[in-house]
Amino acid sequence: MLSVHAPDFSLRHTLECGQAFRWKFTPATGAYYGFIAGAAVRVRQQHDHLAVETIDPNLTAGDVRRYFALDVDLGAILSSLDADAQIHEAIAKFRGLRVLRQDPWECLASFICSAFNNIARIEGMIERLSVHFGVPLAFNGFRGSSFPSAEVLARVPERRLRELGLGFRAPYLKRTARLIAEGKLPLETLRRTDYVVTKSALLRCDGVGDKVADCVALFGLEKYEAFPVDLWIERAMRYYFRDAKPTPARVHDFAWKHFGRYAGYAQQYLYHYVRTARERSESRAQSRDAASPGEPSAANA
DNA sequence: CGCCAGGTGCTGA
DNA sequence: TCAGCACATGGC
Repeated sequence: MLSVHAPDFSLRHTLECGQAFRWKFTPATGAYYGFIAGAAVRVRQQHDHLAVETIDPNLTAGDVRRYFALDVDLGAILSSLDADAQIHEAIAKFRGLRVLRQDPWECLASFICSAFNNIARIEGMIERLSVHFGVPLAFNGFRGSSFPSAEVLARVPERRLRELGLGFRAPYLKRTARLIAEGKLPLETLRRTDYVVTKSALLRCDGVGDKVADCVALFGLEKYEAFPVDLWIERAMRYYFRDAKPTPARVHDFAWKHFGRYAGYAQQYLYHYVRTARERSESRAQSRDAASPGEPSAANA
């Protein structure tokens, strides 16, 4: 068992904010099962420490620190973002949320699956890909499977991917897997490339547009300028834009000016904030009380 | 039971 | 550059 010092960190907010799709929560113990650096793990947070169980002798505390980005100065980043009332509230609510350093290939494949989709189904699709084409790993009463490599997925017939429910994303994933497997897009080297070059490289993949490229750059390649613009972020942007249409180009321009170099952190806090605000207001919609104050004008009839 | 979901690719102005 | 459309599927 590894014990990792994790100050200014929330395992829950980090794993449940929608940036990763494969962690499984067990209510009885408060532990999460998942994978870090290819090792099946069980993680619990105990105050300012992480208890990480694994049977993989190669997993180190450094791997865990790296995956959860515990080496970044979160306090300094959040201070630099805290520029208005909305982001201030999001930070207050989800303090400790950190942008993960996920495996770039799994991240890329996952967000290709995310297009025009919902999180529950994305999780199911990724789980089925793993069960069918990954390596099974039993651990401590938990049975999971590693996410399949690009080399493996490149050989899977498109029809098989459709059978797992990937829909129109099946050919996208297969073609991108082939591109990666053939070594035509070395993902690992993109960690050391700047944001603009990284993004244009990712855009060469089939099924990867502006938004997915930003997700991979942010969650898998440490590009903290990346600011993925999806439906929820467009809603959050109404707080700043009022009448102007929040197109991705305008949103990017605004985000870099308003939030600075770590705009990607602001993006994830805002994303989680507006999504959970929607869920709260829906769950009590029938009680017919006034709209929650401070919420962006997302709820229209 | 329609609506919606962490969009992308293609087409035509 | 940019609006308009088709695209598969299942949770809610």
